[in-house]
Amino acid sequence: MGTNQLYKGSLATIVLKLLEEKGRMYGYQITQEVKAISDGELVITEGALYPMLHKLEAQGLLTVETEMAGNRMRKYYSITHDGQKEVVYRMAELEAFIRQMQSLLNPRIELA
Amino acid sequence: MGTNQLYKGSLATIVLKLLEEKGRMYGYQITQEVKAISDGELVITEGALYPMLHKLEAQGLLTVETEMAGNRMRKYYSITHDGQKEVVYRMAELEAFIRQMQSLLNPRIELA
DNA sequence: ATGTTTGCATAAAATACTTAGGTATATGGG
DNA sequence: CCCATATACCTAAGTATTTTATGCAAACAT
Repeated sequence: MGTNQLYKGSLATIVLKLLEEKGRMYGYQITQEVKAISDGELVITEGALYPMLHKLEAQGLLTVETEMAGNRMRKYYSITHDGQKEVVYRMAELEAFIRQMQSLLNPRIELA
Repeated sequence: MGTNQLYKGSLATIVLKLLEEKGRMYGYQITQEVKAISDGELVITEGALYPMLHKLEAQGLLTVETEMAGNRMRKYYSITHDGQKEVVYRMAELEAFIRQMQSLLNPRIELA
């Protein structure tokens, strides 16, 4: 994901939220969509993505449907009910993270 | 650092920026300061902090001065010139990260 | 005296990701 | 026809970062 260390830990959040919005996506599509939205800045490698999809499925946050597009396999992932609850939690975490980083790094108040 | 995955990758940024602001701090002081600023939400473990301080020093971003407080050792870290350049870079990265996450996760525009 | 806080440190394990492969189909250019 | 590129899945070894679990020692409060 580029050279920016900060993206570490954000992959599951990105995948879950994207699937919540788009309803249904397959792995390769996720990599392309993220690249497009970020103007090529955020590149999700397949070596990170596929294991993450399998993990989220194992955790019951995603479900899979395998379909054939012509002669090629596609595995469409959808978010489950548990996954939707997880999205709410993850988004709250993201907001908390951003707030904490801002208060840490743009300190307005001097402490005693 | 709590249960929030998103803090992964942010430790160096936090340490560098804090030292840029405060001028001079020792390790234990950094852990307490961060805990205080974040109302106990962000706890930096010593097992993560000390290796990171050593690494940043080895990279020439920090310098150390060992002093005795009574009979106890304290190792005060300060930011170097290279460290200050790194802070500028890291803060730009943080802003880029936040912007990307917002455009990814609060999408206003539908893509083709 | 004993437990907690201060203050340093390292080492093993877990976690997350990168890098580097592997397989196979589809497609466009030369 | 051939070959590079794109599509589409996958795993395994290596690297980086952090957690967890220790260890040592001085200071301080009960």
